[in-house]
Amino acid sequence: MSNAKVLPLLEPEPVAPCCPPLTERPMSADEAEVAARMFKALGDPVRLRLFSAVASHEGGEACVCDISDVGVSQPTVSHHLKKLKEAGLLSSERRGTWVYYRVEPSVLAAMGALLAGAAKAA
Amino acid sequence: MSNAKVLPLLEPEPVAPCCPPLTERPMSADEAEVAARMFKALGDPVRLRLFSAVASHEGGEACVCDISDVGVSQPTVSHHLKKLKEAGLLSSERRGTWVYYRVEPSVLAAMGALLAGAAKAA
DNA sequence: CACCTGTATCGACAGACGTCAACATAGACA
DNA sequence: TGTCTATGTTGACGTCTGTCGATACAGGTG
Repeated sequence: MSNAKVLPLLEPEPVAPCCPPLTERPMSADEAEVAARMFKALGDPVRLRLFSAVASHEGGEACVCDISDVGVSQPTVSHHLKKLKEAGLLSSERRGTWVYYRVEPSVLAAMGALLAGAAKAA
Repeated sequence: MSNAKVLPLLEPEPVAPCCPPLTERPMSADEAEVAARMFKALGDPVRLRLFSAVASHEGGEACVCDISDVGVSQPTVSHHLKKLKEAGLLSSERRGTWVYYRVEPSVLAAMGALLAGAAKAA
């Protein structure tokens, strides 16, 4: 195995059925469980910076060495990238010496839609 | 005092300057700190359900008694609502016997914009 | 092969977090 | 005033989380 299927829930269907627009109706316990997992992944400053660094990097992907300047140790960086990967927000691929991470667009689209709806409501 | 200024940062400016579109450039440590606080608030299943319940309720606001059926004790509900309030996602107002919570649209708009940009990038 | 660099894993630790029971407070009403 | 309901606060408990140093693994280079 390589970098595949860390979070099986996210592979077959791109989180589309995970969450209603958040203002449409109260979320069920299961829906909340899935959605909260994604928000939680972005709920840490270091992870958010790492994610932003990958997302803003040329081509939407970046080598770890390009983004690991966030003020924590290398094991901590690795740990956070793993968390982001498990949440389905990033995917990784080894190319020679370096490992490249890239953003997973479908999951983000789902989260964005969730919040965009909520903003319109009130 | 009543329900005012739990998070002073969010009062004067509606979090608009808090975050660049997340794909534009790597977030700074300070930006990440502010943004992560909001994501973290939605990173718990119970909080997400409470928030969704408020957001989807008629008029964008709800009494605690209407939304407290999420499977945890009353103190826990109160605790989570406080967290959401501190994160700037909800505001509360007492009207007679009941306390009403309502969604804070500006903050959500900022978060939605953050993610929508990221989804388009990759 | 040995050695070096880049990245992941392990083990440990302090601090944060979610949860509850008990208690406190606010308002309505008699 | 007293009592009842609705909500918030406190204190305690176990668990999760972020962090690091030490170590292991992968791949390139000599």
